[in-house]
Amino acid sequence: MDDSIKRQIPGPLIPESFYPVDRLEKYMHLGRTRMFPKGSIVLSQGKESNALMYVQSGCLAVSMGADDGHNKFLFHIGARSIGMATFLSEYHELQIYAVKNTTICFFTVEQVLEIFHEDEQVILDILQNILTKVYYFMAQARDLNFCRPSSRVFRLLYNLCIREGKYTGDHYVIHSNLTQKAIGEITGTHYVTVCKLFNILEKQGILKKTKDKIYVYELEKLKNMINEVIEY
DNA sequence: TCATTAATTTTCT
DNA sequence: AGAAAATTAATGA
Repeated sequence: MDDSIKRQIPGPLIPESFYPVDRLEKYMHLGRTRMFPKGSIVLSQGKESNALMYVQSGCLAVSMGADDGHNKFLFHIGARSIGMATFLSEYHELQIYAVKNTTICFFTVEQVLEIFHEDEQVILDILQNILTKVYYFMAQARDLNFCRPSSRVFRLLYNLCIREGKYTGDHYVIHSNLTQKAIGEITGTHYVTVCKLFNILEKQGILKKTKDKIYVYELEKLKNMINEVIEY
Protein backbone atom coordinates (compact mmCIF):
# COMPACT_ATOMS: atom_id res chain seq x y z
CA MET A 1 0.00 0.00 0.00
CA ASP A 2 1.40 3.36 -0.93
CA ASP A 3 0.34 6.87 -0.17
CA SER A 4 -0.68 7.80 -3.68
CA ILE A 5 -4.24 8.41 -2.55
CA LYS A 6 -2.94 11.05 -0.22
CA ARG A 7 -3.40 14.65 -1.20
CA GLN A 8 -2.08 17.54 0.78
CA ILE A 9 -4.64 19.95 2.17
CA PRO A 10 -3.34 23.49 2.66
CA GLY A 11 -3.82 25.35 5.90
CA PRO A 12 -4.72 24.06 9.32
CA LEU A 13 -7.54 21.54 9.60
CA ILE A 14 -8.44 22.43 13.12
CA PRO A 15 -8.41 25.99 14.42
CA GLU A 16 -5.39 25.87 16.64
CA SER A 17 -1.72 26.52 16.40
CA PHE A 18 -2.10 28.93 13.53
CA TYR A 19 1.13 30.14 12.04
CA PRO A 20 3.53 30.58 14.97
CA VAL A 21 5.26 33.90 15.55
CA ASP A 22 8.06 32.75 17.79
CA ARG A 23 10.28 35.60 16.69
CA LEU A 24 8.43 37.59 19.32
CA GLU A 25 10.11 35.41 21.92
CA LYS A 26 13.24 37.54 21.94
CA TYR A 27 11.29 40.74 22.48
CA MET A 28 9.41 39.55 25.52
CA HIS A 29 11.42 41.86 27.76
CA LEU A 30 9.66 44.78 26.04
CA GLY A 31 6.16 43.58 26.88
CA ARG A 32 4.37 42.73 30.06
CA THR A 33 4.24 39.05 30.95
CA ARG A 34 1.40 37.62 33.00
CA MET A 35 0.28 34.18 34.15
CA PHE A 36 -3.31 33.04 33.74
CA PRO A 37 -4.41 29.95 35.64
CA LYS A 38 -6.49 27.34 33.85
CA GLY A 39 -10.09 28.46 33.48
CA SER A 40 -9.48 32.14 34.10
CA ILE A 41 -10.78 34.87 31.83
CA VAL A 42 -8.14 36.70 29.83
CA LEU A 43 -10.53 39.02 28.05
CA SER A 44 -14.22 39.31 28.79
CA GLN A 45 -16.71 40.30 26.16
CA GLY A 46 -16.76 43.99 25.36
CA LYS A 47 -13.75 44.82 27.44
CA GLU A 48 -11.38 47.18 25.77
CA SER A 49 -8.04 45.83 24.75
CA ASN A 50 -5.50 47.17 22.36
CA ALA A 51 -2.65 44.86 23.06
CA LEU A 52 -1.09 42.09 21.05
CA MET A 53 -0.96 38.84 22.97
CA TYR A 54 1.88 36.42 22.54
CA VAL A 55 1.26 33.06 24.16
CA GLN A 56 4.56 31.79 25.48
CA SER A 57 3.18 28.60 26.94
CA GLY A 58 -0.24 27.08 27.54
CA CYS A 59 -3.34 27.60 25.46
CA LEU A 60 -6.18 30.10 25.11
CA ALA A 61 -9.63 29.69 23.61
CA VAL A 62 -11.31 32.48 21.68
CA SER A 63 -15.08 32.54 21.33
CA MET A 64 -17.76 34.99 20.32
CA GLY A 65 -20.99 35.59 22.16
CA ALA A 66 -24.39 35.81 20.52
CA ASP A 67 -27.55 37.69 21.47
CA ASP A 68 -29.34 34.59 22.74
CA GLY A 69 -26.62 33.62 25.17
CA HIS A 70 -24.96 31.17 22.85
CA ASN A 71 -21.23 31.22 22.61
CA LYS A 72 -19.51 30.18 19.41
CA PHE A 73 -16.06 28.71 19.79
CA LEU A 74 -13.70 30.18 17.22
CA PHE A 75 -10.14 28.99 17.71
CA HIS A 76 -7.35 28.16 20.09
CA ILE A 77 -4.20 30.17 20.54
CA GLY A 78 -1.52 27.68 21.41
CA ALA A 79 2.06 28.23 22.49
CA ARG A 80 4.10 30.62 20.34
CA SER A 81 1.03 31.92 18.58
CA ILE A 82 -0.61 35.29 18.88
CA GLY A 83 -3.97 36.90 19.38
CA MET A 84 -5.42 40.34 18.96
CA ALA A 85 -8.87 41.43 19.96
CA THR A 86 -9.15 45.00 18.87
CA PHE A 87 -6.16 46.78 17.62
CA LEU A 88 -8.12 49.46 15.91
CA SER A 89 -11.55 49.90 17.45
CA GLU A 90 -12.50 49.58 21.06
CA TYR A 91 -15.57 47.37 20.89
CA HIS A 92 -15.67 43.66 20.16
CA GLU A 93 -17.71 40.60 21.10
CA LEU A 94 -14.88 38.22 21.75
CA GLN A 95 -14.14 36.34 24.88
CA ILE A 96 -10.82 34.75 25.65
CA TYR A 97 -10.10 32.33 28.46
CA ALA A 98 -7.25 30.09 29.46
CA VAL A 99 -7.71 26.43 28.55
CA LYS A 100 -4.53 25.53 30.41
CA ASN A 101 -2.24 27.46 32.70
CA THR A 102 -0.93 30.05 30.30
CA THR A 103 1.75 32.71 30.25
CA ILE A 104 0.99 35.60 27.98
CA CYS A 105 3.17 38.49 26.97
CA PHE A 106 1.19 41.65 26.20
CA PHE A 107 2.58 44.21 23.79
CA THR A 108 1.12 47.67 23.45
CA VAL A 109 0.76 49.26 20.04
CA GLU A 110 3.84 51.36 20.73
CA GLN A 111 5.86 48.32 21.68
CA VAL A 112 4.71 46.47 18.59
CA LEU A 113 5.81 49.37 16.41
CA GLU A 114 9.15 49.38 18.15
CA ILE A 115 9.58 45.69 17.36
CA PHE A 116 8.52 46.26 13.76
CA HIS A 117 11.16 48.93 13.44
CA GLU A 118 13.83 46.63 14.70
CA ASP A 119 12.73 43.40 13.02
CA GLU A 120 10.73 43.61 9.81
CA GLN A 121 10.38 39.86 9.54
CA VAL A 122 8.01 39.99 12.51
CA ILE A 123 5.61 42.01 10.36
CA LEU A 124 5.46 39.27 7.77
CA ASP A 125 5.09 36.58 10.41
CA ILE A 126 2.17 38.37 12.02
CA LEU A 127 0.59 38.93 8.61
CA GLN A 128 1.02 35.27 7.84
CA ASN A 129 -0.59 34.36 11.16
CA ILE A 130 -3.60 36.56 10.48
CA LEU A 131 -3.97 35.50 6.84
CA THR A 132 -3.89 31.86 7.87
CA LYS A 133 -6.76 32.55 10.22
CA VAL A 134 -8.63 34.48 7.55
CA TYR A 135 -8.24 31.68 5.04
CA TYR A 136 -9.39 29.12 7.57
CA PHE A 137 -12.57 31.02 8.31
CA MET A 138 -13.21 31.68 4.63
CA ALA A 139 -13.13 27.96 4.03
CA GLN A 140 -15.34 27.53 7.06
CA ALA A 141 -17.88 30.00 5.65
CA ARG A 142 -17.93 28.06 2.38
CA ASP A 143 -18.46 24.73 4.10
CA LEU A 144 -21.24 26.05 6.30
CA ASN A 145 -22.98 27.28 3.16
CA PHE A 146 -22.57 24.31 0.88
CA CYS A 147 -22.06 21.23 2.99
CA ARG A 148 -24.30 19.32 5.32
CA PRO A 149 -23.10 18.69 8.86
CA SER A 150 -22.39 15.04 8.15
CA SER A 151 -20.20 16.03 5.21
CA ARG A 152 -18.27 18.51 7.29
CA VAL A 153 -17.55 15.97 10.00
CA PHE A 154 -16.58 13.23 7.55
CA ARG A 155 -14.35 15.52 5.53
CA LEU A 156 -12.57 16.69 8.64
CA LEU A 157 -11.86 13.09 9.55
CA TYR A 158 -10.79 12.27 6.01
CA ASN A 159 -8.44 15.25 5.82
CA LEU A 160 -7.05 14.50 9.24
CA CYS A 161 -6.23 11.02 8.07
CA ILE A 162 -4.53 12.28 4.94
CA ARG A 163 -2.62 14.95 6.81
CA GLU A 164 -1.38 13.03 9.81
CA GLY A 165 -2.59 9.48 9.55
CA LYS A 166 0.16 6.87 9.89
CA TYR A 167 -0.29 3.82 7.73
CA THR A 168 0.44 0.67 9.67
CA GLY A 169 0.04 -2.32 7.39
CA ASP A 170 -3.70 -2.33 6.81
CA HIS A 171 -5.10 0.73 8.49
CA TYR A 172 -4.33 4.34 9.41
CA VAL A 173 -3.81 5.67 12.90
CA ILE A 174 -4.42 9.33 13.67
CA HIS A 175 -2.98 10.55 16.92
CA SER A 176 -5.57 13.02 18.18
CA ASN A 177 -7.34 13.68 21.41
CA LEU A 178 -10.19 15.64 19.94
CA THR A 179 -13.40 14.98 21.82
CA GLN A 180 -16.69 14.59 20.02
CA LYS A 181 -17.71 17.86 21.57
CA ALA A 182 -14.65 19.57 20.11
CA ILE A 183 -15.33 18.10 16.68
CA GLY A 184 -18.84 19.46 16.94
CA GLU A 185 -17.58 22.92 17.79
CA ILE A 186 -15.07 22.90 14.97
CA THR A 187 -17.46 21.67 12.31
CA GLY A 188 -20.53 23.54 13.47
CA THR A 189 -22.57 20.43 14.16
CA HIS A 190 -24.26 19.30 17.33
CA TYR A 191 -22.24 16.94 19.52
CA VAL A 192 -25.14 14.48 19.62
CA THR A 193 -25.02 14.38 15.84
CA VAL A 194 -21.28 13.83 15.95
CA CYS A 195 -21.84 10.90 18.27
CA LYS A 196 -24.35 9.35 15.90
CA LEU A 197 -22.01 9.81 12.95
CA PHE A 198 -19.21 8.03 14.78
CA ASN A 199 -21.57 5.18 15.58
CA ILE A 200 -22.46 4.85 11.91
CA LEU A 201 -18.80 4.81 10.88
CA GLU A 202 -17.93 2.26 13.52
CA LYS A 203 -20.82 -0.03 12.64
CA GLN A 204 -19.68 -0.07 9.03
CA GLY A 205 -16.12 -0.83 10.07
CA ILE A 206 -14.82 2.33 8.45
CA LEU A 207 -13.34 3.99 11.48
CA LYS A 208 -13.04 3.71 15.22
CA LYS A 209 -12.33 6.48 17.69
CA THR A 210 -10.77 6.15 21.11
CA LYS A 211 -9.70 8.85 23.51
CA ASP A 212 -6.40 9.65 21.89
CA LYS A 213 -6.46 7.80 18.60
CA ILE A 214 -8.63 7.44 15.54
CA TYR A 215 -8.26 4.24 13.55
CA VAL A 216 -9.26 4.48 9.90
CA TYR A 217 -9.81 1.08 8.31
CA GLU A 218 -11.49 2.13 5.07
CA LEU A 219 -10.17 5.47 3.86
CA GLU A 220 -11.89 5.25 0.49
CA LYS A 221 -15.22 4.45 2.07
CA LEU A 222 -14.77 7.39 4.40
CA LYS A 223 -14.11 9.58 1.40
CA ASN A 224 -17.31 8.40 -0.26
CA MET A 225 -19.32 8.97 2.89
CA ILE A 226 -18.65 12.69 2.53
CA ASN A 227 -21.11 12.82 -0.34
CA GLU A 228 -23.64 10.38 0.99
CA VAL A 229 -26.94 11.22 2.58
CA ILE A 230 -26.98 9.84 6.07
CA GLU A 231 -29.99 8.22 7.74
CA TYR A 232 -29.94 8.69 11.47
C1' DT B 1 -31.62 15.84 7.97
C1' DC B 2 -30.45 17.61 11.72
C1' DA B 3 -30.90 20.47 16.46
C1' DT B 4 -32.44 20.31 20.86
C1' DT B 5 -33.53 18.61 25.43
C1' DA B 6 -33.33 15.48 28.91
C1' DA B 7 -32.05 11.37 31.17
C1' DT B 8 -28.40 7.83 31.82
C1' DT B 9 -24.21 5.65 31.45
C1' DT B 10 -19.32 5.66 30.71
C1' DT B 11 -14.83 7.54 31.07
C1' DC B 12 -11.49 10.67 32.89
C1' DT B 13 -8.82 12.96 36.64
C1' DA C 1 -15.90 10.82 44.11
C1' DG C 2 -17.01 14.40 41.11
C1' DA C 3 -16.56 16.28 36.47
C1' DA C 4 -16.65 15.74 31.79
C1' DA C 5 -17.80 13.13 27.89
C1' DA C 6 -20.49 9.93 25.41
C1' DT C 7 -24.72 7.55 24.45
C1' DT C 8 -29.66 6.97 23.75
C1' DA C 9 -34.37 8.31 23.08
C1' DA C 10 -37.90 11.42 22.08
C1' DT C 11 -39.65 15.63 19.83
C1' DG C 12 -39.82 19.19 16.58
C1' DA C 13 -38.37 22.12 12.64
